[in-house]
Amino acid sequence: MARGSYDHQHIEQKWQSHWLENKTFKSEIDPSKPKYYILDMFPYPSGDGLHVGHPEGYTATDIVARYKRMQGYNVLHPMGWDAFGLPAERHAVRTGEHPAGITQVNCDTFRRQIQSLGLSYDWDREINTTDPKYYKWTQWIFLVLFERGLAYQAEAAVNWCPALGTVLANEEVKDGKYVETGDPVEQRMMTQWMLKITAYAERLLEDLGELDWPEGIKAMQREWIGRSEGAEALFKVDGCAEEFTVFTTRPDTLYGATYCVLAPEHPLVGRVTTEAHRKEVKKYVEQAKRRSAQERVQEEAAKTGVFTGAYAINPVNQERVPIWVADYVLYEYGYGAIMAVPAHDDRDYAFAKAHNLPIVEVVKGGDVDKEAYAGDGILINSPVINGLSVPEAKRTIIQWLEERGLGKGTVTYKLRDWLFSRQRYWGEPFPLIYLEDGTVRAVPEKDLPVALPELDDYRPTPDGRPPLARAEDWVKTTDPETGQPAWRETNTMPQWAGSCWYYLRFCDPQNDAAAWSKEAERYWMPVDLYVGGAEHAVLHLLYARFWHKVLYDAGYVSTKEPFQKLFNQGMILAYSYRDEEGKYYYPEQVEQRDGQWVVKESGKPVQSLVEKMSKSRYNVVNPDTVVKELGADTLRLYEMFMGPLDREKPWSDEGAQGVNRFLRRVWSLFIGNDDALQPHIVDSGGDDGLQRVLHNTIKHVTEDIEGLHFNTAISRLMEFVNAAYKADKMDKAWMGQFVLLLAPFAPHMAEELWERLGHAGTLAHEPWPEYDAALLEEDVIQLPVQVNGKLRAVIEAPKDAAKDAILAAAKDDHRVAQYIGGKEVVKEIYVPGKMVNLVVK
RNA sequence: GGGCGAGUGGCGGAAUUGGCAGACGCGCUGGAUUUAGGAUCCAGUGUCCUUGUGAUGUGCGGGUUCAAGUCCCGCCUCGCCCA
Repeated sequence: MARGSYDHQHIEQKWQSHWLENKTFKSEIDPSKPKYYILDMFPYPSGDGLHVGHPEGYTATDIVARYKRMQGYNVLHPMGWDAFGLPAERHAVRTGEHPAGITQVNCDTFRRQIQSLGLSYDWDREINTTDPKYYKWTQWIFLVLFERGLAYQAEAAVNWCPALGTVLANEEVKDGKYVETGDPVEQRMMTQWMLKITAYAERLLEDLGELDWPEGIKAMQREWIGRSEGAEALFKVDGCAEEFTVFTTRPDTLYGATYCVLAPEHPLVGRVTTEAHRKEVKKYVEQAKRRSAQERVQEEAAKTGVFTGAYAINPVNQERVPIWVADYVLYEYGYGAIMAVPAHDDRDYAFAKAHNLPIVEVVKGGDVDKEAYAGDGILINSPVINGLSVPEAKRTIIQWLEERGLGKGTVTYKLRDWLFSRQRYWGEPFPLIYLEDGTVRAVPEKDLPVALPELDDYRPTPDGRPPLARAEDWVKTTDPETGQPAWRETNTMPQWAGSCWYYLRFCDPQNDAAAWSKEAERYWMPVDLYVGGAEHAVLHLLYARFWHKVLYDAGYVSTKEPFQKLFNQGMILAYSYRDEEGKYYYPEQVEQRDGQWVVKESGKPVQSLVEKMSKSRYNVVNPDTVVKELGADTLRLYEMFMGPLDREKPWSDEGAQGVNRFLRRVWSLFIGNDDALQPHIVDSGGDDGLQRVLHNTIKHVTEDIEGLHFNTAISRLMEFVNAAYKADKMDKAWMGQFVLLLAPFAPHMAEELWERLGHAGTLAHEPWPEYDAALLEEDVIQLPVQVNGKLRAVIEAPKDAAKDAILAAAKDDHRVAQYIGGKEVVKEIYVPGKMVNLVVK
């Protein structure tokens, strides 16, 4: 390393040690200062270590944290580990080692890697969800839910994943597969712990309104909650005492109901089916069990179903309509029974066509010979509501039903209760015991945590019980109240549990007497800015909001919502190279020849793609390598410079080099070959032009950080450096201001330069530069002149010249004169300070 | 099918309320320097042509306006979510 050149390794180690040793970023409650809580979605510390996607969000929050600190805020910026989870458990099953071991190793790796990026976390607040001191309070919150009647056991059709040997939440299953691994999932009836999130459906929906979140994420949550207004109507079964309730969003179409459908699981199926149809119905019900809910409601799926032989009475017109069993009706949704209106519902239409059921039009506007019509229109064939529009008809018929006790207006939600137990080892044990008579008792708070028992083997028991059942001594216990024999719950909580409240623990992470103190919660909450991937749009964010609202109701937190502002960073992708056979090549194995990518050795053409990073695509970029070769400042700066934070963008090694070149240019601007401050940095008397550029830079960098537009903020810093290279002399004070602007983005270099400018200690708490508006503008401005909307000249004019003077000067310009010569100027437009347009004829 | 978002040079991307399209960076070209360059510095770089005081240009086709990447109408393509 040549004397005086930019030695990123030395500088970065020096300042990272300085920050750690001096606890530069330690934050404590200080009522005299405004607080700012900025949080990253904490990672699952996987064995692969950090990938370049992690530093993207972390750098963004770090920039804001450092910026806010310089603005005088008391910043809470913590990091921790969401460390329960399947990979560690699989490792334990394979090796017989306790998962805590590998978890510890992985956390250490993550911490080392994160610290190597120079992120300004308060490491005294580090937490780990697998630490008994942490999960003690996860269990405590579960008991809050339990005691408020929000946790219950139910025999439910659950998503069973045979490959994992556990059940999954609805949210974790898509298209019949586990979203993480793609393993198939099947339906099974099991007794499980459920959390009554549906009790909060309305509030989870309503309170979205006040949040500063991306509209897309709010829309996804609204859709997931799936509120629908409609009515329930009572159908009597013809010829017997049975009756059933249907839910419909279209009570206005009751007169068009030509048949009813019961879900295969509906208890009435067995009771109403006639002898003649019993065999067929039974067979169908068996079949339906094997199809997942997702398969059953697919629009393209064949509309299967069988007739029960029974008829129902339509409550509005007393007509007999056949009762069918079909699996496109789900038992879990509504009442598991529908009235079918083929004329005005696509699925009912397809079913009616397939099974030759009548179609009766009751809303005008479509052509029911061709397809169902779901739009608005005038009601027909419906004596009570004829002539009304759809919304009017809905109101009227609901009132009509209510008056006669045949139904009522009602609201349903798509949201289901949250399946909360998993048949795994590496999760929080439930703080519950069962007595001999089946009574469920909460473990008293003083006995928490219920710690995970040691096991020799982490697999489920041979008879299919969860791994915890192997710890017989642990399972067998006594009821602390009565001394009776008791048995512990052997399911564990899902991974979501720990992440549902970690943001609260960060407020008061060492507290042994409570999950958090009221004082800490009141001072730090809510989270002012929460940054993470959009993949958590519904799951984590909905679960955490739910728990938070329960804690609010119980008086443990003071805000209705946990995360005031949310931002989703986009994924970092990478170029990959694939030949016709689908074989991938490393970037260094290929090159471009005449615009075509080929394998260097063989000349075989390959396709250049932009894809997610993965080992199998040979396109993974390792942050450790980048930090070692180019430095953490380069990695941070490049990830922020690539493009808007919320967008997907491809990694490019050349782009990273370019940013590194910029940093080296910054360095040489300050430090000469003699390793001393450059002589062009003077105590006073710098070039005025550069001062103006500086104030422009301050203005724009400040605005861009506020808007999280880091890519343009960095381009502004680059513009300043380009301008500085053209200047002869630069004031030391200005250069200090520039260093402060650079600090949130490239903190190591900024600290080093700050020190070399003669300041002692860290710049972390130096006041953020402010610009002088008077210095921003030049006295003489460049003014574009258009003729008929086309640019013809650029003239110079005093900044505050009068309109007449400007127009005269514009017309005077010889290039402009050529275009207006001999023509009549019909309109003259002057946008002050911006441009001139002369319209000629 | 419905909802949301996006489409700008060879590439990543800039462009308040409509007001100089292409900031900044990569790549490329030329030059300087160097034993060397995959280092550094300087200059150039949307496209086209007859190289000009030129024409044209932000997915496609219309429209509004003195002026449209930006606003309106109709399409096309891609991404995500829901069905």
